[in-house]
Amino acid sequence: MAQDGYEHPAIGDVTLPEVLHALSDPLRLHIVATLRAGGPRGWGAFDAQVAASTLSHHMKVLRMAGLVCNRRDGTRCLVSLRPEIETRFPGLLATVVALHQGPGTSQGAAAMPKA
Amino acid sequence: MAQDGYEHPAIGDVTLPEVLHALSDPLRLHIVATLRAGGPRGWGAFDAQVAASTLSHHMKVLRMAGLVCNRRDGTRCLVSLRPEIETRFPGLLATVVALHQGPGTSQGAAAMPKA
DNA sequence: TACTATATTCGTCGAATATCGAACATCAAC
DNA sequence: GTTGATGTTCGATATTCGACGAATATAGTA
Repeated sequence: MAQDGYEHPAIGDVTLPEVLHALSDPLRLHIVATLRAGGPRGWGAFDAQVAASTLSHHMKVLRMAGLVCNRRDGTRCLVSLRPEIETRFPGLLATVVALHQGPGTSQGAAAMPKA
Repeated sequence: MAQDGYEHPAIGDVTLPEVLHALSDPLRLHIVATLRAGGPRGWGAFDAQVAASTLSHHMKVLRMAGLVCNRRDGTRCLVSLRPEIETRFPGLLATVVALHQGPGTSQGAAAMPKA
């Protein structure tokens, strides 16, 4: 965990292209979708088939895009979605995650493919 | 215009990360937003401050992501949004474009920031 | 045919990204 | 203090991205 605190950008500084880019990676999209489906969790919760350092890198991308926040929990580090992202870009996460999961796994998102 | 026809992927082959990546560039986002606000148009309609070859490159990215289609019109090449993208990823474009344009320029999209 | 307008393709460049392994930092437990 | 668990940072490498200029292709016009 390196330093004491994590660097989180002010939600107002986050740009839309930045967020879209963060979501344009399959693994990061999977992480965000997983977080939406449940609460905060440690790194191990995402059965990512990549090295720990790679996963750490993707987490930083998500964090710097204002999508997630990290919190220390003993020796682990819990991740969770940043609620403010909904205020900053209303409906975006709901739409993207719903489309990612497909029609069968919808969770009350903004758009609902019927075919 | 190179060859007679343009290469357009089948809409079913387009993936969500691919589309999000195509939208994660400011210029491409601007192009898509402009196209949504009006009909088909030539390259010159987007007052892009980049070289023609660069613009052509971005057009190809958008085309390969299934977002736009190109059509020959004499010596020009008209671009327009692919309607099928709405079937493939319902609500995505509306949400993203609305968020890109901001609260003041809303055009009946999915989400409407009020602050 | 030659010339112009418009867009594409090619080759190249520098910057950013993705990935890994190794070393390091932090906390909890022994 | 040592050890183990959990992430982070660093260095190296390979790939992708965005940009440009130059050369090319096509349609229309002189």
